[in-house]
Amino acid sequence: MGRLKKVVKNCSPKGENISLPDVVWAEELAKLTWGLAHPARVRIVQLLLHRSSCVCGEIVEEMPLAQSTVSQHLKILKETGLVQGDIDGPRVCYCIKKSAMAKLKKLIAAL
Amino acid sequence: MGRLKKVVKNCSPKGENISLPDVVWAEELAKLTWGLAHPARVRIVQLLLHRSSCVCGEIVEEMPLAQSTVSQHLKILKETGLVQGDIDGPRVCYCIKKSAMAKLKKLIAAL
DNA sequence: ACGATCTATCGTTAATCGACGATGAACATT
DNA sequence: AATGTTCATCGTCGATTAACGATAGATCGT
Repeated sequence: MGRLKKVVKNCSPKGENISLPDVVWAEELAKLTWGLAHPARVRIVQLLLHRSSCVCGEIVEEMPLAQSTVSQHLKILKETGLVQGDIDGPRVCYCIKKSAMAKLKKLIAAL
Repeated sequence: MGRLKKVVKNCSPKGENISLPDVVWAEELAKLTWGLAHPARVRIVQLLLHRSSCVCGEIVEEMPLAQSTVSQHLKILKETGLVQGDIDGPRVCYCIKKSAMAKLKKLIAAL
């Protein structure tokens, strides 16, 4: 006996299903976490947090990767909004975008 | 000439470079965030957090994806350690692994 | 023992990622 | 104007992801 045909509701007390805002929220979090979903990108973010800012070349020197590869990762980090690159003469100075970091921390903490 | 061949140290006051533990740390964080780096997986995690546990079929019903696809995502979540699946008769009951969630939150917060 | 249900796995396909070298664009210095 | 730096982009390659349907394994109820 025991099992009543379809026991779907004994988990959620009030049948609250994931609503639209939650979907948007999920996509936002997925995008941000995806930005960190590679060791190289995590290390870049760490670097930028330790030093307050960094030219691309410095980042490249700290990583065992080709310059073009690092540039790719930086592009991804920019796309996710976690990082910002300001042109400074012939170089590009990267720094963390604190707002995005804050959002990431908030979304993770709210999990 | 102005530029001394290699100006690497003007950012970091004491030449502190990323050490080995940091690398391990980066890989751990990358692995965990990679688990959440897809909207479907974020939603699954949300579901498991709202309800305390969930059979696979319930998860499938909440998602616009085929059962096999959901199963794949669950496999990934298990591999990252974020989720745990306990066999309960013919079904599998999934739940969040709190330790992994805590570690994720800790690592993110420590950024 | 049989049939139904639930889940994982297999095989496939299209798309994306990660890495690299090579090239190109922008700027500083000479 | 010419050269050298610095960085982004292009093209390529192999590996991985994401999605699906179909199939197989396990378990429950009859």
